[in-house]
Amino acid sequence: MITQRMIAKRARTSLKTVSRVINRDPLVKAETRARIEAIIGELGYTPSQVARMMRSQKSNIIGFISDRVATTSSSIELVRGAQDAAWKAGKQMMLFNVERDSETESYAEEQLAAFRAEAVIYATPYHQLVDRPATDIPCVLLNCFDPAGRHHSIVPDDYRLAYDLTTIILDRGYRRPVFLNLPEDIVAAPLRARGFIEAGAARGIDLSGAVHTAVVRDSVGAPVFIADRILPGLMAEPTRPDLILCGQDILAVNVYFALAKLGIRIRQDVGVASFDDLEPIAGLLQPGLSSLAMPYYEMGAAALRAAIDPEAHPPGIVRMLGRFVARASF
Amino acid sequence: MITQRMIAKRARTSLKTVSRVINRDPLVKAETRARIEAIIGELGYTPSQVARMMRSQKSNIIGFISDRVATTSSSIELVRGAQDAAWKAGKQMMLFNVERDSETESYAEEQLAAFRAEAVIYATPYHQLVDRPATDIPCVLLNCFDPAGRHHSIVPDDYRLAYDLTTIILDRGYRRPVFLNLPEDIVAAPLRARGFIEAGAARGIDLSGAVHTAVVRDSVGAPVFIADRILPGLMAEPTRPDLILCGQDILAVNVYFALAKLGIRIRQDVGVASFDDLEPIAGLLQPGLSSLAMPYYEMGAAALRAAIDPEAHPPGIVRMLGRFVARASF
DNA sequence: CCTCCCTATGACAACGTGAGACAATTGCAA
DNA sequence: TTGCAATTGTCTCACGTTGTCATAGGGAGG
Repeated sequence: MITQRMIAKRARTSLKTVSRVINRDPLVKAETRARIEAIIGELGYTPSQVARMMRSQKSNIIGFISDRVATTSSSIELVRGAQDAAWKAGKQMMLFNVERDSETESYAEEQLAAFRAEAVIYATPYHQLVDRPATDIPCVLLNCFDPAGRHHSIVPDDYRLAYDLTTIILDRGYRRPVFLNLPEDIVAAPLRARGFIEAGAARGIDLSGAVHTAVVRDSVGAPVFIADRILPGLMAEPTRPDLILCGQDILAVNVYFALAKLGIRIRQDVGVASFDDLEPIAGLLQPGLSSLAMPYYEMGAAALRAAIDPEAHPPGIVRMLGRFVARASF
Repeated sequence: MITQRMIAKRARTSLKTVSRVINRDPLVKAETRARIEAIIGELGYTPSQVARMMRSQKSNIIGFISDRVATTSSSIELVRGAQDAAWKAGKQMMLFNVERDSETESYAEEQLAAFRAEAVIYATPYHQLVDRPATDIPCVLLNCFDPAGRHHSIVPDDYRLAYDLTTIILDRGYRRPVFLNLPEDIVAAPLRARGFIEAGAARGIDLSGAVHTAVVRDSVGAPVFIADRILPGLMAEPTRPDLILCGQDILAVNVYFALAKLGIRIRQDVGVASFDDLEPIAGLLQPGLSSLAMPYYEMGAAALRAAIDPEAHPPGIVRMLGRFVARASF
């Protein structure tokens, strides 16, 4: 491997001068600089990051521990946002895919400690509570939060998300929306229900009876969508809903099929709206699903910025807003 | 940060003895070892990986440059497979999401050079040709290959994938399958078409006229699914197809909607099969889509093993087989 | 008691980089 | 010529770890 020493030898100059060139010391004569830079280019030399870390006592590494995030398509944007922000900040992100509380998690922690990571971002695939002990290395929670409020935490503002989406729906003239919500034990579910109901109240519409749980769990905890069990009854009522708001896009898929079975046309007969804007599903459905995109990319970027500068980002929860993607389903 | 020196000072022993304890050198007296280990635990010391890299002149780092792979749900498994294999091999994977030929790519190359990565895996989101110059650092191509055959390359065996899936289809009694293929400029397309046709020929069925291109590109190169334009004609023929084989699951979604519009029931009236087994789409469609899963996880793992041990993995192409996931669509 | 060997421990150097202190050399102007 | 600034070089240390070699202590055998 090429070292500064070899460059110096070739340029018949001292080690120090090479070091000066590489570190942009203005004292070096332009001519010398050019000669050394030519040799650097010729030999394809790159300063050893490892030696630099050693010398500077700074790793420039930010750990990203993802609880299955990187393999869950809906939240992969968290990783992208963080990585792009890391690039801009000149940091190197070290990514670990982890199963919570498994040996993969402790392995990730050990590696990050061994690399002297400057901070860790801990991300979950959906908004939830985690109990992470305070460690010596600063930690940012992403898409999750800590009961004791020990860490800086970035989550979607589920209340506002639901409030805003419901407002859009009502502003388009829908008057009898129902909300097919996620399981109640999901943090987002009650927050969204409240946003949905309060947005209705702000428009003088009582939606307190219009929230239904449409996702349950099977014996092993996997989600089961039961819109096709709920909808036949709902849609048979005399004052049947004019819009179905789904807790997530993949539930909306279930709704699409359930409505098709009932012979009810989406948009003409009933609107459908949703949360997630999951690629590529939302765009593939026919009609295209109008959905509220979760701010995952921005959340990831914000988490990285917080990880870099913990002083400016004290413990506490930051809630972020989404972006409505209009397609054709309402 | 805690160092061995501090441990040594506290234990009133030499630096080297601490090092021996940490590296499980049996020469150390049990008593001394216990004392030092107690202090290590007390101070929460972890050896600096950076210093070890420095000293050993080995980075143990494998680069993974992904051309949008990590953000494409279909191929994220490539990353997972590689990362799990890296873990088993005691290597650290360094992941870069890149846009081909952009500054993000050169940044990734620079970083990997600076970290003295031992090898690089270059991955693409679908089977394609790439022209990567030979570099000083060993390179494994994942889901892509090199025209000059300079690198070890791991790709899906698209010919066999199609051959095997078609054989399954014919063995279930279908006799008039059509293949709605990907665009012809996709490497996989002609390979699969050949596998489809030859599997038919092996069963005495002429499928040479049953291949249609059902994905085209719009003005900016984005894929457009035209199954809904092709199917009405095809399904109106007197000897209409009894099964539709789709080039990918998201095309199958398009097929599902097109068939629904025509009032044709899947499975009862016509079977549907596909490639990808894309989570969560394949399982969400109703009926569930029977699909041939691409061997992405295994490919990623194989790429990492090849990257670790280039001697045993000379330049050349390794083709891998998939796994059929039976659901209810045929 | 001396030598030899074995066990346990220690001293030191080196990996590649960067920085400080300061000396030496060059070039140019007064 | 001297004076001064610009440029380059020498030397030293530091970062944390580990391989090489050296040394101290103790027991056994002569």
